[in-house]
Amino acid sequence: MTKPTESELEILALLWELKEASVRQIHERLAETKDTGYTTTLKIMQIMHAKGMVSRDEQNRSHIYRPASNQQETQNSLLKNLVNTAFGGSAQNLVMQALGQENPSKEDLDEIRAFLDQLEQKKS
Amino acid sequence: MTKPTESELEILALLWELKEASVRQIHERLAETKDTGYTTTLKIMQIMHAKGMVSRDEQNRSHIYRPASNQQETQNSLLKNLVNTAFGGSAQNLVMQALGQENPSKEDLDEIRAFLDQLEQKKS
DNA sequence: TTTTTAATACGATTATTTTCGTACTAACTC
DNA sequence: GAGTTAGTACGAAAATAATCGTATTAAAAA
Repeated sequence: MTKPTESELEILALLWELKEASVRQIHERLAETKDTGYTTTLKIMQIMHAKGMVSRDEQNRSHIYRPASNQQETQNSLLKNLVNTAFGGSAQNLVMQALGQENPSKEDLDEIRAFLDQLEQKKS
Repeated sequence: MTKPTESELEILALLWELKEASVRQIHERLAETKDTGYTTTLKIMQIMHAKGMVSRDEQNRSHIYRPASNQQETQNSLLKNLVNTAFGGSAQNLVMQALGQENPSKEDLDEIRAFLDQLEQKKS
């Protein structure tokens, strides 16, 4: 799977959230935070479709798009890329940095602890 | 600070690692994994210098470059960007994903636990 | 049925990033 | 000192990404 561009990723993330959407819906969400034209959004989604990044249902006049690639896999490959380019290959480094940044609540921390325990279980 | 491009980031990461380096040194490291010309590396480093992303010592014939921006700040802003575009704004989500991906050793896990404890300490 | 609206398609332009060739020159070698 | 080597500078081309205008058309409204 080819790495999505910045604009493609924004759209992909919305599709992950919405499960499926028309160009209009995506465009309206994008327009909330970004000043961009409708046909620009359309064009990018068409490109994504040509790349096989999204599928679409052309039954109706207004096409419905869905993410074609697995969300977790895509996120993982983006993470891996960031780890390699910006964190000297150390995922742990990235994790600590991300934790230090967000100022998590006690509940968040506990949830992560539980997750760590679970990981450790799985190892044995 | 403007977001480094992919190529710029590769170089920046090497500078973080090496603390300082000539174009030649950077280029040799890049060439290990990537087929690229010397003047291409040079040009990108010149652009980075023009942008204020790196400083350089021009005393000698071969200039010595150093990162000008803070490593952690840069990493944080890259992380924040990734969290927002690809992880629906949830840093915790990113953390879990990154942990699940790397299959960490018991030592790694303990280190992260210690770090979590430390974070919790600091909160009170 | 005519008009208006709202959608897709798509080429072309613009902006950005990457790559490279060439000119120039300081330092080193013979 | 002449020639060679190894650097920088820099413009321009190539590649990639983003934007937009216009044509076309299906569907809805009048």
